[in-house]
Amino acid sequence: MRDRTFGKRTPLPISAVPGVERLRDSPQGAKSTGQTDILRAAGTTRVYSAGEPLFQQGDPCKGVFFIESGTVAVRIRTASGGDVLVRLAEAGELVGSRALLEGGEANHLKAAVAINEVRTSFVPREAALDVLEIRPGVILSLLRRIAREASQAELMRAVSMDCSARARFARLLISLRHHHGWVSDNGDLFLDLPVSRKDLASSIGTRPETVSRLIEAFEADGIAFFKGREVRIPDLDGLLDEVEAI
Amino acid sequence: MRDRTFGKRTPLPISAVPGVERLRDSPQGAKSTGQTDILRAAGTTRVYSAGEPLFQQGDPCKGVFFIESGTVAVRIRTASGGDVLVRLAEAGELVGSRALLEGGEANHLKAAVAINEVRTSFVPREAALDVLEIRPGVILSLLRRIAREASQAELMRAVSMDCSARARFARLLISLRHHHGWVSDNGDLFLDLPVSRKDLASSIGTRPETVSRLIEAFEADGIAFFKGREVRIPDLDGLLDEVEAI
DNA sequence: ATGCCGACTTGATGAGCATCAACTCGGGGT
DNA sequence: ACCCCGAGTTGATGCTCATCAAGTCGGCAT
Repeated sequence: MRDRTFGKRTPLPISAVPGVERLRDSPQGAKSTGQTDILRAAGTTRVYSAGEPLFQQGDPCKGVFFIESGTVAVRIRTASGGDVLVRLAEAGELVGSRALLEGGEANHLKAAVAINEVRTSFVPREAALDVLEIRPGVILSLLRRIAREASQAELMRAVSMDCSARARFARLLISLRHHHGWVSDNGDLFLDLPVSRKDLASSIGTRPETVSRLIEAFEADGIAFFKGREVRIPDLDGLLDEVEAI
Repeated sequence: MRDRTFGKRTPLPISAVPGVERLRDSPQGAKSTGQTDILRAAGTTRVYSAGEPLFQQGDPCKGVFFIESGTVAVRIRTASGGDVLVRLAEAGELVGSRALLEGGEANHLKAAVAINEVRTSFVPREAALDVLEIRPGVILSLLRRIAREASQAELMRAVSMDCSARARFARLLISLRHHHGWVSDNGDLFLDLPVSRKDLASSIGTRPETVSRLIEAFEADGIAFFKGREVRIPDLDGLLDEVEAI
């Protein structure tokens, strides 16, 4: 990291922000308090296969999805025809919570698509509101969860805008390790990238060509090695150095 | 806008996202449903003078602030010593709510400082939770509010990362018009910038020098004219063109 | 006034990355 | 086997913006 002529900007910021990393990476829903389980229980299970949409941008919001297993890509379509990957929703997380909140007949601002086989519990809007009215504990738990996401998004925005594409890419890889990574026998960290380079690029606000070059650079620096969608990371600390701040 | 050789990137994105602009600009709290008024009523009023902090980064979260009048800057301190302006909280909005909800003894991730004379209603953590337990309606209203912010922050992140500093600056100016703008007799829009150029810069993820140059460019293009912290905008549509998408 | 200090501006330089274009690679279908 | 098409890569070019540096301006205290 020190042999590069990389950092022109100030080293980069947002220290003393405990929790950003943890917020993003902890499988929060998985160990949910049990309160939201009451809500989840009011739903019906459905399994989506890879590529199948849970809903499209513009669809009316009919309810909220709990992801039981699998990964869901949340995207937004741009004016120029491109897609921006807004986030990857993992097992335990919520998708479409907007349905509960914007009264009446709201439409989805984003599309949600299953990336692999995804099992969801779908709770219709009315059913969810019924539960929420009866059980203040549930709604408080839900509030905490959404508040956490809000806080995270706000921080991510500040952090992301103020650091290089290389640092953002490193951060992305790190954030994927919990749900898409494993450790090999000899201690190397492996990732199985859930999405295309184009998606990787859009999710960090850059272009596929740049991602290619970042990959090239990471390999040249011995930080990470890519073969298709598989990534080998011999030393996680090397990547953490790239981020330079949490 | 068409005589510039400005846009190298794709025109810019995130169309078909009704509401982003409205979310940011509507004085949501001002016309609050009345539900949250119940919560606000449980608080004690306090007036802060310009520059006075409501709380500092790292302080324990003791409660939530309703802003009755005035403007509060929410900042985060970076590793390199700089401050990033995360948002401006206006009359009717909430400050410190998220920290309140992260269970137990959380500390503030951000600092909140009064920019001008600010009147707040402070609701201690315990009192707030008491109210929330008794009144599901209040908490639902709170949930809506916070979820809206979350959705906004998520979109803002995606949008911001994918557009130029010039577009981000234009967007910032536009977003300031509701709480810091007025229309003169001859129809010009005027803004009174609430913060320094350094803050303007950090809030859009750029540097003060760049803000200076953007100002220069806007003046050269006849889009906006700056004198100190006062801005005159002869034609709002000119600015809206700069954003190229909401 | 005068001096001082921070906020702001202006200039020069080059790094980072978007863009356009051409290419290679890999998988699926006929 | 072949073609085909999209995904990914590589290369050349130059725009945007960060950085360093040297100013100017304005407010405030002495």
